[in-house]
Amino acid sequence: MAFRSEILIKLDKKGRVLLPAAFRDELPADDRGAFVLYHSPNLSGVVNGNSRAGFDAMLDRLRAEALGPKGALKVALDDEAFDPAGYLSASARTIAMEPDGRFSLPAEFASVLEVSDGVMLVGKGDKFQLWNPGRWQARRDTDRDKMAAFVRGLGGDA
Amino acid sequence: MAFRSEILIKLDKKGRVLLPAAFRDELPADDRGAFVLYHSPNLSGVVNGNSRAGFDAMLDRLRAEALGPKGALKVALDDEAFDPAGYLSASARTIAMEPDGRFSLPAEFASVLEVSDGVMLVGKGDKFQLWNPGRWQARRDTDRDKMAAFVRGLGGDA
DNA sequence: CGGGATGTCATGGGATAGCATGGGAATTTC
DNA sequence: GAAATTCCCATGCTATCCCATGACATCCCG
Repeated sequence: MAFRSEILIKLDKKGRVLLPAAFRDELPADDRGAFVLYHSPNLSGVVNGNSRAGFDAMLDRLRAEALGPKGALKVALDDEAFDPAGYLSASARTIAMEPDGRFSLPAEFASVLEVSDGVMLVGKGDKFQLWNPGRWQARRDTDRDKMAAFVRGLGGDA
Repeated sequence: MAFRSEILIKLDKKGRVLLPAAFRDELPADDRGAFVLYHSPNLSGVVNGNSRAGFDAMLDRLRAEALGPKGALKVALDDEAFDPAGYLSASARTIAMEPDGRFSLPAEFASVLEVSDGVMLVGKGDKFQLWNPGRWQARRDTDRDKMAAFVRGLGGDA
C-alpha cells in the first residue's frame, strides 16, 4: 500500500472529483468504497487523504506517542487537555465514493484548497494529498532544489 | 466506528437538534434509535455524546482500570466510596431520536452549552462533543497552535 | 506484425434519493 | 386546558445512482 505519482483531476460543475485508479488500487481490498480526507495539521491549503485503516493506524501511533500506553483512559475522559488525535478526527471526514471512484468534494476542503476546476492528487507513500495545482507546482519546484541539496549532502563520499 | 468532522446544526425554536447522518452512521447497527449524552467531567460548557454501547464500554474500562477487579466489587457494595463511573452515569441521559434523526435537547444540556440557535457537533473519534459554536471556534484556534507545536516537537528534525 | 475488438479510465449529465430544516397536527404532561 | 413533546408531512438542496462518451491501452487472432 503505497500512494505514488501526481495526477491532475477535473473538478466538475457538480463538485465531484475522481480518485484515480492508481490510488483506488492502494486502498485495502476489504474497504474500497470509502476513504478519509483531513486538513493538514500544519500546512494550510493542503488536504491529506488516506484509507480508513491508514488514518486510524496513524491516530493510534499518535496517541501512543503523545500519551504512552496508559494515557488511553485519561484521554477518553479529559476534555480539557489537548488531544492531537481528537483534533485530527475533528478535521477529518469519511468520504464515500460512487462505484466508479468519484466523490463530491466537501465545501470545507474545496475552500481551503481554493480549487475551482482542477485538483492535483499527489502520492506521498503512506498517504496522499490534494493540492491547488498552481500551489503544487510552486511547492514542487522548491522541493526539487531541496532534494538535490539533500542528496548532495548525504555522506558516503567521506 | 469513529466519529469524525465538525458540523454546525440548527437548534430550532422547538428545541430540536439533528444528529447528522455522518454520526448516525457510526452508531451500532442494532441500536440506531438512541444514544447517550453526558456532561464533560472536567470541561464545563461541553457535552459529550456516544452510542449506548460506547458509553458503557467506557464505564467498564473506567471501573477496571481505575479501581481494579476488586475495586469493582467494592464499589458495587460500598456507597460511601467515590465511584467515578457512577458519577458519570448520573450526569448522563439516554436520548431517543425520531426516525429522521432529530431529538429534543434536554434543557440541562442546552443551558450549560448556552446555545440558542445552533450547536456545533464535533467528532473526537471514540466519542463526539456538543459545543457552543463560538466557544468551539476559540478552542479550535488554540488547538491548531498546539497541534503545530506538537508536530514541530516530534523528534526526527535532526 | 497489424488492425479490429475489448476493456478500463476519466469525464459529462439527467434522474432520483437522502439530508437538514420548517411547520402543522396530534398526543402527552401536569 | 395550556404548554410542551412527539408524529408526520413538506421543501430546497446536495449527493448519489445510473447511463453515456471519447481517449487510450491491451488483447487476440489471423
